[in-house]
Amino acid sequence: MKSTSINPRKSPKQARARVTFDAILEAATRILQDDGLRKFNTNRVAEVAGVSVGTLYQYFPTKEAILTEIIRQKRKLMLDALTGATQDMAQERFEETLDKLLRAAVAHQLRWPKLARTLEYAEAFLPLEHETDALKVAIVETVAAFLAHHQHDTPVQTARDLVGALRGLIESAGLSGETDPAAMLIRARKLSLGYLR
Amino acid sequence: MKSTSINPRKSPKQARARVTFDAILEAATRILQDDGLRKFNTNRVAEVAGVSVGTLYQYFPTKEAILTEIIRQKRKLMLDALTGATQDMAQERFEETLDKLLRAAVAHQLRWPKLARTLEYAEAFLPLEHETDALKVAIVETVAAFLAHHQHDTPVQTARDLVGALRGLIESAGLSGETDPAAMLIRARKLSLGYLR
DNA sequence: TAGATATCTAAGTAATTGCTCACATTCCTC
DNA sequence: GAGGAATGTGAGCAATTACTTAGATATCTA
Repeated sequence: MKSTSINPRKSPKQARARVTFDAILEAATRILQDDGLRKFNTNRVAEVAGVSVGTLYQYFPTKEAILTEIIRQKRKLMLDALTGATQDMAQERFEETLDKLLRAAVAHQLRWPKLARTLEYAEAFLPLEHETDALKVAIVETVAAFLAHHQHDTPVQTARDLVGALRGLIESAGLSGETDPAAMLIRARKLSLGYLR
Repeated sequence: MKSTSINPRKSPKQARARVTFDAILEAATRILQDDGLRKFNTNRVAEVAGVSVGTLYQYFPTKEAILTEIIRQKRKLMLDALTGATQDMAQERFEETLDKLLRAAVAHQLRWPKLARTLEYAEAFLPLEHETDALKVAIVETVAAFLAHHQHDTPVQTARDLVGALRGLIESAGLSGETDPAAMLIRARKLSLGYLR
């Protein structure tokens, strides 16, 4: 991987380095979750991670590189889940595959709504044309491919609409304290089927 | 109005003071819209507004007070529009009132999606229990009252779901470059009627 | 017009923050 | 266990930023 201003500076080779690398990401994640971008600074991340700032800068050339890596990991998880959900769509009924997609979306968005919101906002102000952007596009395209497979007329726009509306739905429920994925799934299904009818 | 750390410090009495006050809010709004919270600082706001920092601090005791005032104004506009949309609901068909609500929502969310997103994120990290919070609740309750009037079972939760999903829909469309309110209204209607069916 | 009041200026301060660097410690290899 | 490579430390610098204040200017009122 090319080392630019937002890509990791070097990859850990020894086991203890891997531990350090992960500790930094974990600390950063917790700060973003609890306090948002305002209190997210490299001195604090290093302190919470239990390492020195110097160590932090061995792995991440800038503060934004930490953010980018966290977003990249989360988006990757989501994309993989959606890809997995649609892999058997040729042999399944429409509602069956949709349910898998919705389960994945709910699972990823409902648990840490504050973190999810912070990352989405942060992403908007990160340097463009990078992997996180490509992942975001891939997510919409996975849904669009599913819609197209079922003869939908305008798969891309509809996929973007659906992804956006579902994000809004799950986020607002999550932020107002809801935690039950089953209850959320029912309403996500209602919203999706209603829009797609 | 009580002067706390987030309420305006004093109100302008002369005409030129009113001009200054508005210029500060306008400059702050433009910065938030173009560059987000990261570059939103009092020195820059004063510079863009064409006044000195000292002047800025005569009207706003803290940086957060500027943010709060902007959010308060925007939310107030939205709430008034929604209240206006539902005022004749007793004499109207369900779809008629809903359309008025959706028109208001689209008008307020589609024009400056970047600003809207920034304000929403900022609000989450502002001191709670304040007027902006009350306005947010009032917005959901206005929609809930409309749903209840038409015999909906769970008006509050459904209103929150709808408001969240619509925000997500309009925001994602706006951020990806769409600007046509008519096109947006059609999809917002589809989403709402689908969910409420 | 004089004094009082309202408004405005901008240099300056203390705190925060992104990041570097000179050096110390640990680990791997032979 | 010697030497080099990998990893870790933390004081500290330069830049940014929220906010103060001493004083200048403009407006109002009697």
